[in-house]
Amino acid sequence: MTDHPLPAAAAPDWLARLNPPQREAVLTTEGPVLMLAGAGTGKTAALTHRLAHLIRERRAWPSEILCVTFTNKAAREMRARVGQLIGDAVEGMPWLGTFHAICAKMLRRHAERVGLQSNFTIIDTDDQLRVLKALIQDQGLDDKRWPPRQLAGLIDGWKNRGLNPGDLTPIDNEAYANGRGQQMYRLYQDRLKALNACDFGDLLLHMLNIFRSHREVLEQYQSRFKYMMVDEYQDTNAVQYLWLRLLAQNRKNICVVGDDDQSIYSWRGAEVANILRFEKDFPGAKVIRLEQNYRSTPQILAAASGLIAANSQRLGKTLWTELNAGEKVRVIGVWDAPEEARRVGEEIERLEREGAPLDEIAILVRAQYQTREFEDRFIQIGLNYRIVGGFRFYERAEIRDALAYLRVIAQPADDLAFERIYNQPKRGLGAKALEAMHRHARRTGMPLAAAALDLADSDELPARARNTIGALMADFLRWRQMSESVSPSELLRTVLVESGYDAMLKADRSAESAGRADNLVELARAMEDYATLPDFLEHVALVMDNENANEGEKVTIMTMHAAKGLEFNHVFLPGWEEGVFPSQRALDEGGLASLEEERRLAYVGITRARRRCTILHAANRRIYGQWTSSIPSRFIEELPDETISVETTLTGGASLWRANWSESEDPFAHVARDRPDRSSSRGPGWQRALSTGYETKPTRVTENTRSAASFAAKPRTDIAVGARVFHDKFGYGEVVAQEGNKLEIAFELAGTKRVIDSFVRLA
DNA sequence: TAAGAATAAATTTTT
DNA sequence: TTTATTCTTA
Repeated sequence: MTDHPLPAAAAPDWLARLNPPQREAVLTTEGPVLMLAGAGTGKTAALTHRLAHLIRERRAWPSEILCVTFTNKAAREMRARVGQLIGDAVEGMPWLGTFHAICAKMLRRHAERVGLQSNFTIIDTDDQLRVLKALIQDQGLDDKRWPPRQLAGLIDGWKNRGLNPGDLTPIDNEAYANGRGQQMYRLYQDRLKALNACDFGDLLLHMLNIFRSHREVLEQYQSRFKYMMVDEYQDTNAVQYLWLRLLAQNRKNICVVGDDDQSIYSWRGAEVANILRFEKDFPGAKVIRLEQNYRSTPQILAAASGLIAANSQRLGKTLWTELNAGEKVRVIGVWDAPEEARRVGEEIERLEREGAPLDEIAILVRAQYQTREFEDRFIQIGLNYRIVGGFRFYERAEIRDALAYLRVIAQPADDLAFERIYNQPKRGLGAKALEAMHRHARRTGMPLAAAALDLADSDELPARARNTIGALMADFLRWRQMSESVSPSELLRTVLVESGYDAMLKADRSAESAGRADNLVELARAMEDYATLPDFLEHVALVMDNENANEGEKVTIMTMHAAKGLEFNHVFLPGWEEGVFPSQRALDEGGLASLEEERRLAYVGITRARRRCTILHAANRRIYGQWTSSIPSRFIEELPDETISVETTLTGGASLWRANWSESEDPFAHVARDRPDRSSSRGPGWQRALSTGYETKPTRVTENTRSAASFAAKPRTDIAVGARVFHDKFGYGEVVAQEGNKLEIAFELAGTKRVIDSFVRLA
């Protein structure tokens, strides 16, 4: 019992619905608590009730509780379930969210402490790679030998560990381009700062840096958060851990929930060690084990428990259930992958006949490539399926293009966004134009869009390109003005039409273009919930995911990683073969630690099943076009005998190797796919005469909209009329007029041209 | 500049 | 095998 026992009469009946350990977790509000919650033990119920309890008992206002999750989905679910318990008070929980969303919110308030403005852009992986690639090339490194991806991975890893460029060890430094790791990391951070941007890792790292160097900021949050809760604690990485520890230092009212057996994200920086050493970090921590499983049959639980027992380094739990009926876990061996898909299809059809809803059936694979076999088969037999994962909505090219337009409107300094769409749709601007813009931008230190504006009014580029740029910049100025009076979604619709993007999609007859147009309509619809453009952009960067309308019943196909936290009546686990699962790469690269993580993944897979779990393995499989034969996964042998039933579709044990080919159908059945031909589409003639008012008019700098013109570079003072200068393209000449940063020069060979001062040097 | 051809690479995924 | 990216050529 706590020091504040509940008056019996007031004990709401929802507390009575919890089992004793759950109730203990809810009522132990003071001091550190480690909730070890096995799969299917009602962890979310305990967590949400605890939150509701804190608020009901007036131990804290909703705004004084920090509640962190890993995914937006988890945050949403938590909010909804707490809402069911305490009603609208949950609306006032500003600090319930993902690590990243919470840090972004904090960082907007303290951005200047790390050299950013509060309207900084949050860039995603795609932008990150483009920045890195440019940096690598700038440094004269070969981006084949030292791929941007690799550097991105390293930098992410360092950020996950809470390391700033100055904190790298010589070993870290050696990891890239013969000891240039630190240099590249530093350059990247500088570049981001110049772009007024940060990546996902920075959200955490910047806040950690601020907490460390600005005591008053830290104290402000320490005193605000009376209680802290962390979901999926086994998935926290070092920065998250350090961040949490700083915040919890004072009051120590921190409750973490997790399951060391479900730690499957170490490759992303998660450190199981965080959960293993919680009791040391917070002496006196109360450890509460949730072990009663409400999800699965005893056979499924026993199989999973038997398997995971092969791991060392566990805190240990004993899952039990009150259910007593159930079937053994089935293990089925088949000849090859197509047969595996066929077999699963048949099983699903049988389940369907028995009345099982397709929504309650899932196929969980180790790797995305395994999904295709099932997809092919299910198309053939006309079974409804849905593949979860793969491209997220906001990662689609057309969505990113649309967002890039909006980003340039909201933030003229967003070079990354500008670079993405300056020639999308095609308007005849290519590498040459981009190079000129970059050159000018770099020399003057202004954003690309501003450089473009300058170039439009000079002879640096051919008239055609110049006019195009001018028209585009005029469009942006107009849209920017419009953005102040029109709703974000309305603005998007206008931009899509006026930029020619819509027309480009319409002209494209390929199979995908219709879907793309639909996606954009969907994007505009999603925007209707947002009053301002910056609001929407923040949402997109951190929160947006595609909860696609699941119309109709469908079988779900997804990776085991993606399935964590979900449950289904019937689960199929195909591809349990050495090399596939456990994956060869994990075995090669990570040794025993990786093998154990693979085993935890297997544990996660099995424990998704409520009623029936079917494991399959094929003797032959085509991987990257190569036929490979393989032996059953070691994980199959680790399943306790009494929990499984084994069968093979090939008659007679050893016949696995003597099976005749006729038994399998044509393995070369192929699905003809028309390759979408990218029919060329000229951008429609949106080019407008550029009225002279646009380009040089100094625009007032308002908080939300700073026009590109406001970045106009200062004119050079070392050049005056009469000066003899040299221009890379036009050669020597004499300055005949000077207007701002534009020069009129009589060239000796090229005649009189208008050029920008940053392109010439004194001769 | 832009489309087709050759070439290289290829887990797991959130934010 | 498929996919993405770079290279070549009209």
